[in-house]
Amino acid sequence: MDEDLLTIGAFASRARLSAKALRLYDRLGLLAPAYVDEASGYRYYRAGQIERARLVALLRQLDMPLARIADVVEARGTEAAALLAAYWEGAEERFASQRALADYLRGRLSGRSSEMYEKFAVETAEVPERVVLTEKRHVLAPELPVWIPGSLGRLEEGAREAGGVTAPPFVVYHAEVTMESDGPAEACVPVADEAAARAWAERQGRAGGAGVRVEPARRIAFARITKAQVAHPQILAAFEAVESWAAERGLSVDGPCREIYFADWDAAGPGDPVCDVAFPVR
Amino acid sequence: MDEDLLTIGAFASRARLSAKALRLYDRLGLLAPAYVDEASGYRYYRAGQIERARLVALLRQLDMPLARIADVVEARGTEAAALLAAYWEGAEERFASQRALADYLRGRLSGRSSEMYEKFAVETAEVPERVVLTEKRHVLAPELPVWIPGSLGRLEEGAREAGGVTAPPFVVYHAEVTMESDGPAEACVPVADEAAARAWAERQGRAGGAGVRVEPARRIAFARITKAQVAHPQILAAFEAVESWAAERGLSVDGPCREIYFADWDAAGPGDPVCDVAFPVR
DNA sequence: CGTTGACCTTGCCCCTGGGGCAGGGTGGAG
DNA sequence: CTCCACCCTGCCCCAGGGGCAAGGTCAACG
Repeated sequence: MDEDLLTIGAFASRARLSAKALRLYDRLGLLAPAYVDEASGYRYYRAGQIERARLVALLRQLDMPLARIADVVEARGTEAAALLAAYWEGAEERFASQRALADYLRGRLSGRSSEMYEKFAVETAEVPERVVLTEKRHVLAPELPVWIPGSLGRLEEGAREAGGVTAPPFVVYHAEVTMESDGPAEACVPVADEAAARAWAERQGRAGGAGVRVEPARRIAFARITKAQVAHPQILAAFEAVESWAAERGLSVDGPCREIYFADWDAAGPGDPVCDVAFPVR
Repeated sequence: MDEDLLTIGAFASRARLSAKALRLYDRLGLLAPAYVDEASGYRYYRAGQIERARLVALLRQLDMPLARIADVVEARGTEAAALLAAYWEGAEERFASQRALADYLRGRLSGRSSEMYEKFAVETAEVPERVVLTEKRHVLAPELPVWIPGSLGRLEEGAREAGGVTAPPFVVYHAEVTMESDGPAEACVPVADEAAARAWAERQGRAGGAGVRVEPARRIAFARITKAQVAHPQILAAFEAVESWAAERGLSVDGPCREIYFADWDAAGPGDPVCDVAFPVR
């Protein structure tokens, strides 16, 4: 019965994994040897464990982290397939956005930048001081299309108690929001009644990142874009157009960039303007 | 003139990168500050460097390694676009093979494994001892379709000096060959004249991984597959079918798996059998 | 002018998924 | 019995940073 016990080297070559990887998987509880000699510490595997080892190796080829692989190999039957499908869906999403970004960058590096900028009409505007309800959170790029409507919805609800919405809601990006780096993003809804707003924020508590602040009066440079353009990475071209337009006129950027949603998102068609892409300038 | 110098924090938020990342890019020579105060060590950046920093950030979003990013940002004009395109082509290739593997695994985890195995007719055969010219190399999965024909071509040329090819050429996989893990693969061409073969190998030198060895007589279990099936990950199903067939009959695998190319690859159509997928068994 | 707080510096350890090597213990075959 | 192949643990290494500590700087405020 002990005849089918394999040493780590034999098992590694049969499973087409390295011995080093097998030791790691053992330590992580992902693939424990069938038997470990107490005196020598030698690991011995059963031939029947090869199947599991191969599955781990294949899942690693999908760049699945070992922690998720552990979930998959522990799950039984269709549950494992579902976990894999969920992981892969995320991978497809990441890849689709990377592909869009690569296409955009290829175009830009090919020297078509100046003509791309001409597509955007940039203007400046003076924005008065405003009291805003805000919700600030670390959020990743793929979550933005979910988070923004949700957050603005919550804030607009709060705004009803604070004298109503007095200007278009906007989102401020305090740092880059990408797949890995989740710079804080801040959803803002201008309201009329500061005292009521502060009362609302007290009730929300600190947990949700909710708050009230006074957004100072600013001068902004902005470009108006359509619903179809509000997506990565097309929207980057708009931000860059605004920045380069400002730089040409000797205006310096004076704060984090923002998107101002002045139209009814749901009612707008792909070609309708819905959003201003803006930088504070000085 | 020094007015447009930004501290690392200001530059980081404008470039939407972390200060930590900027220090790393400085150390790697990827993005050096315009000025470094000798006394304090403070880094100061010019506003004009933001563009480069942003490009680095965007390329990182494509998971491009910093070394390749350095090449891209140093290149001028269309050269940069070409480097990006080359990188992205590789990424597309990797992703396509991952997608194929994910599809395959999803099907297998859904419990369709047994029916898949029935598609392959497995047999055994006795293979006599043979002298083979070999070329062994660490090679990654995407390179296989290039390396195999090239290597077998070189070996067949050598075989003309060594009494001619006496049996179909084959490729032995000594460990898993994937996108990351490059197990050594060994291309083998059986020849008639061992002495002449050794003379040939001497002339090749050690450099190319070329050699001569005596492949012992073996019993193999194999499945015949078509040209269309010779690709990842479909071919994995064939290897698994052979293994499980052998296990059911009490045969134990006795060496690394191999692909035996018995037909003229170029002349074969997608549905023609070209290859036996085999395991040595005992 | 001093203090304070925000900002900056370097250096160290942490993460994942291993590769590679040193130093030492084991096991089976000759 | 010896030899060699194998195995063990432990340490340092890679990318690409994150996070924190200890200490130096800078500007604004009083």
